[in-house]
Amino acid sequence: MTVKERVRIGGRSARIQSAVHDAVRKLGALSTRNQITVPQIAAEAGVTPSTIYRRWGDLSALLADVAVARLRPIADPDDTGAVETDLRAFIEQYAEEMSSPVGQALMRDVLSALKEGLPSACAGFTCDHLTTLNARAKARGETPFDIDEVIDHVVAPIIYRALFSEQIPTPDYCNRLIDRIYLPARKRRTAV
Amino acid sequence: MTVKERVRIGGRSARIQSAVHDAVRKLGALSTRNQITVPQIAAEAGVTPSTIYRRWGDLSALLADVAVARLRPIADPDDTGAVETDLRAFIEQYAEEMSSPVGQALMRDVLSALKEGLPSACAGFTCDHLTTLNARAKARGETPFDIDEVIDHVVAPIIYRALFSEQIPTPDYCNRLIDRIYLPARKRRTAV
DNA sequence: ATCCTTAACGCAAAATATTTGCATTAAGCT
DNA sequence: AGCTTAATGCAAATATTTTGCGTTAAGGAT
Repeated sequence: MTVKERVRIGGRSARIQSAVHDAVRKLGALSTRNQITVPQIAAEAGVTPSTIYRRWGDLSALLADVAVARLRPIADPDDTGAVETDLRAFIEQYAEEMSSPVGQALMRDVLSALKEGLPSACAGFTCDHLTTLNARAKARGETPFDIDEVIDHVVAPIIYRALFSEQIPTPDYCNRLIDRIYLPARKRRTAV
Repeated sequence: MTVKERVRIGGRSARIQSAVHDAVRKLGALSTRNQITVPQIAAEAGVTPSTIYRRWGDLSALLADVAVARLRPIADPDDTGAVETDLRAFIEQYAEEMSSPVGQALMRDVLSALKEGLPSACAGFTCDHLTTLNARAKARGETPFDIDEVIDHVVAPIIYRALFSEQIPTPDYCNRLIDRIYLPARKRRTAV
């Protein structure tokens, strides 16, 4: 009587999950973000609506589940050879993704769900990437940056602008944000 | 044949809008943020559901409308006599409001709506308050702060944490964020 | 003050979406 | 291979959203 796995992972269950996710992505791509319904998704995925309701609860929970899966990183950020350029390259790509219409919609889907923990999971993805960059830095003998500082003063402004204003952050803007992380240290070092 | 006002403002229309808003606030307060429906709101407000659908479109649009109305400032921030303390007092209260369960729910309601412009309107409220503080500063002969800098490095981190992490920003944390606005200028002045 | 136009509403039927009971399928384990 | 039961399909029941149409009442004009 093992009480280990109480949820089914393989076979049909996984096939349905994949089909439903694919259907959401396909329907979300066209039909510019309006009027997507559970019966529509079910038909596209070749599944009964009741299956979706039982597994995900409601539309917003399903959209959030798909959004988190799409926001989950599939690869480590590029290795440019040095921490600072690693960080600049990562942030530039991150800002572009999150400010795009798709990225904005994914964030809204995650935030709209009543499920607790999904938004913090997404923040965790970003934190993981920054930790990876720092691990590389340490392996190279470089001094790592302060992750919380980058989140507060580089990531947060980018996300705030993406969510609450219409303007997209330019690469130049991103670099100015990162300057605030690196320039003070340099000034202090050269001044003292 | 005047084409001035094409939307009705007074009388019954206003009464219904008020009753519906009140119903949303009342139902939103209890029933901890789950399972609130349009028919429920209609019954509480003493209106037909079809009225709500025709006026607001769907539930998320109604919730967003109510949320923006609640986020709209009703009074100017407190006047403490000096810009820096004005800013610290305002930010502390702002952080507390936005990080509270109610504040988080209001932000999610605004972001969840498909209506364009509502999130930027809310960002505008914050900007207006900061502009008010700066106007006071100028009237006093003080040097105003950089509004964009405060939004990027004080407001944005607070909102990012409220939305994407579970931790609430302490007053101490808020003050450290504001220190980054004021301390560099002081150091530069005293150093050079 | 009264009339006119029409935006906004109420009502009820229709269309659509969601929930639920029950039979069936197939994972995961022994 | 057999057993247990989570997960699904189907269809009925329930709830919701949409829509047509008659009625009410703002806002303006006479």
